[in-house]
Amino acid sequence: MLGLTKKTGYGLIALAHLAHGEGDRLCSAREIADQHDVPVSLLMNVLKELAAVGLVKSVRGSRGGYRLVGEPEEISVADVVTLFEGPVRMSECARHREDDDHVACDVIDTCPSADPIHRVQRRIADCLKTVTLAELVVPQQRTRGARKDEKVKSWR
Amino acid sequence: MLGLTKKTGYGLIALAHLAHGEGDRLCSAREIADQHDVPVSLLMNVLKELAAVGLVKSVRGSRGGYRLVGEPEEISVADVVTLFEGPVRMSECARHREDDDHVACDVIDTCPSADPIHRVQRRIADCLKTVTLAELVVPQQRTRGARKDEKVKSWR
DNA sequence: AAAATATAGTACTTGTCAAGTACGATATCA
DNA sequence: TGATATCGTACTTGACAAGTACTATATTTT
Repeated sequence: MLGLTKKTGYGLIALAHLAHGEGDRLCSAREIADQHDVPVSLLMNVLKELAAVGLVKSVRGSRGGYRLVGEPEEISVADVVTLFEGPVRMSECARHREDDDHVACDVIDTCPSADPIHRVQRRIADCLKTVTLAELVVPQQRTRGARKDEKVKSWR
Repeated sequence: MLGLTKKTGYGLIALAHLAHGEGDRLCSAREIADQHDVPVSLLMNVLKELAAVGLVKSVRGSRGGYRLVGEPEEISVADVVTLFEGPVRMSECARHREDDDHVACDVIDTCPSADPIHRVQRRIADCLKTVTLAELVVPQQRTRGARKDEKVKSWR
């Protein structure tokens, strides 16, 4: 369901790995790739993009590598997805226009152009905005205990 | 962001159109295609799939067409998305296995295989399960008034 | 009965993009 | 100086989304 690209997957893996690391230790692309069994060269490209956008800081040269820039709690999954999937790739709405960093469609709720998919995508984007990187790397044991007994039974 | 296919879009459009119609009136593929400006032949394929799955009922012959089967409130967008996007198209988890109609990964919450994308996709699927067809075809004017003043400001 | 309309089934084409690879340049450390 | 690692860019290739086409079948209308 829902084709998130491998690039997005690798990006999340890399970020999660960096978020795991203590403090500001540097991790090389090769190190991350080896530990998670992903093609090195592709992960390099992904990290380049993450660096270009400012989500990670790169240090060149021997003993170089990457380091997370912000706090895991501040980085939303939506940022990563948007980076790799591109901001928009859907049937064009006649009335939509692009703004600085987001798609503005001020009539999104009343859009008469019969594009239900607009609303769905908006819904998904909203959902992803609420998921932070921290939630992806939180120690699984603790998460499990908390989640299993609470209201998240819909996660079956 | 997030490549939902056109097919899904057309499927939602068709379902929304049928949900709009009064009672159990039949709508032909051509009628729907004309009104929403989508390629006829493609919409036909989409409707065929919707019929094969049982979301709509088809009536052949002259004056034939399609009719919604269930109640719009009972049809979740996730059903439609799953139908057209396929159930899974993501990096394979070593431990996941397929069941009758869903992917079972009982260790999804504790999966150590560093696949954050699993959680994200699960999150999206959950989100889509909560959106019904009824919400996509609700009279826009009313929705707007209600939504604008309430808690949905995150829909910016 | 025949013509018209509409779905059923299936198979095909084509352009785009995800996925992965490659390589020379640059920067840093030992 | 050599080893390591990122940077930038460009290329290949296989898969699939998007759309088309055609034949068969069913129902209504004339």
